[in-house]
Amino acid sequence: MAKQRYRLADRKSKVTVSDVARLAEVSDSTVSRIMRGQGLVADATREKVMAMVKVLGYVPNRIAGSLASLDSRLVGVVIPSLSNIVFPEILQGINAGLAGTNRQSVISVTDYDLDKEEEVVRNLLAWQPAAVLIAGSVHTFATQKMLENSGVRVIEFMEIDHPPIDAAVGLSHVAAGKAAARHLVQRGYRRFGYVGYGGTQDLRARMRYQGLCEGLAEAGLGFVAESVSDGQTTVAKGKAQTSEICARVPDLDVLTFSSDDMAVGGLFHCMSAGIRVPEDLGLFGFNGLELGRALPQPLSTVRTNRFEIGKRAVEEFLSHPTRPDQPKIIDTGFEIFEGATA
Amino acid sequence: MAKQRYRLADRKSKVTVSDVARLAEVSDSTVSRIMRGQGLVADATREKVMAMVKVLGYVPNRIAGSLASLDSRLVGVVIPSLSNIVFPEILQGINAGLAGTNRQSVISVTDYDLDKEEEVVRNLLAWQPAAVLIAGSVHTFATQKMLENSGVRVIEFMEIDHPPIDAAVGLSHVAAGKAAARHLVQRGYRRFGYVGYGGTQDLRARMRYQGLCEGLAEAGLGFVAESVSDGQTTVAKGKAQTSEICARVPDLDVLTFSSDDMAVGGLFHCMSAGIRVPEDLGLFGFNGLELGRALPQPLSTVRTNRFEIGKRAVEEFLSHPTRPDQPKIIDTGFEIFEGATA
DNA sequence: GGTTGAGATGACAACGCTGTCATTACAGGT
DNA sequence: ACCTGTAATGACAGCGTTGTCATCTCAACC
Repeated sequence: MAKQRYRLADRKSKVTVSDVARLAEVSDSTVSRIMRGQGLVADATREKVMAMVKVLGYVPNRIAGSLASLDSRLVGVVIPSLSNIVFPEILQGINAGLAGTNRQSVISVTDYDLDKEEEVVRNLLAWQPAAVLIAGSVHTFATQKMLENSGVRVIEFMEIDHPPIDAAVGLSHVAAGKAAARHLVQRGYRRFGYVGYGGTQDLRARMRYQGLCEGLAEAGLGFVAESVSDGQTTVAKGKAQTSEICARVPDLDVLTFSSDDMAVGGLFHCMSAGIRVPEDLGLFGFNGLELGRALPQPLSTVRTNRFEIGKRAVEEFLSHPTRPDQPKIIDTGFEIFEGATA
Repeated sequence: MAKQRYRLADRKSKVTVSDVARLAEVSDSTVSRIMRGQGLVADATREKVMAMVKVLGYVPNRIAGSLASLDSRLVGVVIPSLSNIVFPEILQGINAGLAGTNRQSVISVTDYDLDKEEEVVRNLLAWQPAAVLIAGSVHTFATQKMLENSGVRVIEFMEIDHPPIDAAVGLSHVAAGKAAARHLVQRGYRRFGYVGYGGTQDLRARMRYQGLCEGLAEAGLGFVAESVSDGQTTVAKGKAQTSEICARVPDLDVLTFSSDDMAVGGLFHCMSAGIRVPEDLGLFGFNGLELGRALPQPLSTVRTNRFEIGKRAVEEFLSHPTRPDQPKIIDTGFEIFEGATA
């Protein structure tokens, strides 16, 4: 009686290349060649093998394949959040860019936590991805080191305000904030209020805030009042905070919001409270979400192109699978959208 | 001179267990035991090895690990879309359920295309996931077969109107539609209009429509007018279609929308057009999105719990890693939310 | 002093596939 | 008949881990 040594028992009757090969009376190599569609194979052989593949319901094991070929075909994607609609939009761009290639994205979420990001990056790298697309350019030292040492392409997306490890795709949030401030100053606004995110997590929101401040400072201005909160940005929060700041400082000209969601909430408050927009109070958002355009009065905001950012990030990797000599910056820009609220 | 046969050249100086083992003067086995934190290891050895891990920047290769242990620790997730906010919400629930386990989700998007779903599922299964969480219960025959034969747990989420392969987590969309219709009939509405999705892709929207029809039929009623469109549901579309249906059939009592986004668009149209809601026209959505609650007047709708659906789907898998004898149905329910629009 | 057993560690095949090289078959040219 | 070249296929090591079993050490016990 054969002594059943080692782990053969585990194989829960999975079908392997060898099974197909045996049934089709060819070698493993031939089946492998056929399955990945490269190398010379006679048509007759191919048909015979494919028939057996159908019969057995064979699905190649990409884990084994990746190990053998030293190519996982995986693209790691690291984003801070799924609840902020901008990230799913970027993911769509990434998926669009990846469509038709044989590469697969693996998405990880950090909840805006740099320590979690570190853990997530470590786990991702363990899967030997061909590239890592990661939101933002601020990471822990360890994360930075891991990404550098991984040797794979690291495309940082969303912002280009910091020097990238390898490449960055996005826009300058500081510049966007400054442009918004200039625009509003030019339209005659003088008493500015800020409603938005005030935590330490969303660094891009902070950079926009910084840009706004710089822009106002150019005109010798600054925020008269601010209402900030933590956690995720929602319409409800925008509404509540607008209500609060209006009660506290009734004579503001205009409110700038850290995001469109917040600004929409602000508009809802004004509607409820009978505040005329923009006559009594101007409202200005950030992002250019679909929602803002469909409002009874289109939201004035800064448009960014999230889909394009994702797509361009992928394209950069696909066109240059190895690291460039010089860090590369791809500016997808932004655009002041003159809606009807400011 | 050594004849450099085979693929050793490829190894772009990756650090492996053996490298760590050599430097720490222990065997590969010991390093492996330490890295995955199981098995007996002396503290001194552990420290020595971990020091070398740090020095070399060793990151275990999960591809090799998965192959050797026949466990990928991957959970495949298949969703139709990222642009519809409900799916990112479900993903959040899934991530929450997976947090703290050593499992990783791999997300694939089908664009509401059953053929693409088939391809996507094939690719997913190639990664030997421990489970597949897939939106909806309607698949191609081949997809169905692949999932069945995979032997892994298959949790279908969102809907429980069809008999599941293995388990289903969600709500009955037919029942939800019917409940909504009854509710509105009871509130005195008689001349119903439907605004929403009319394509063949989003089957759940169709089931809700069917439920609405059944509910109306009970009262001897039916839709007086309908305005349907294809593609993704957006606020802008809801606005445009509401405008259209109101112009075409001015004497409707109430509009039911296939989703909250659409309904919000409808409300925006009414605001712009001076139609009083709900006095002149009632509006009723579906989903209970955050957006609807923050409106100047809260949207009347059917609340579903997307986060919970995702979380429960994961929990079902985690608590029962192997298939149940009987297909299992987990009803997360729904709730009529009496807002201020109908 | 010898036995026992738990604690540590090591050796090595196996996981399922792919890259490389070797081999075979055979048409075409001389 | 012999060589050449190309198409088609096969053999097999190697990818970097992990599971299993074997081995070794040494304190505790009789």
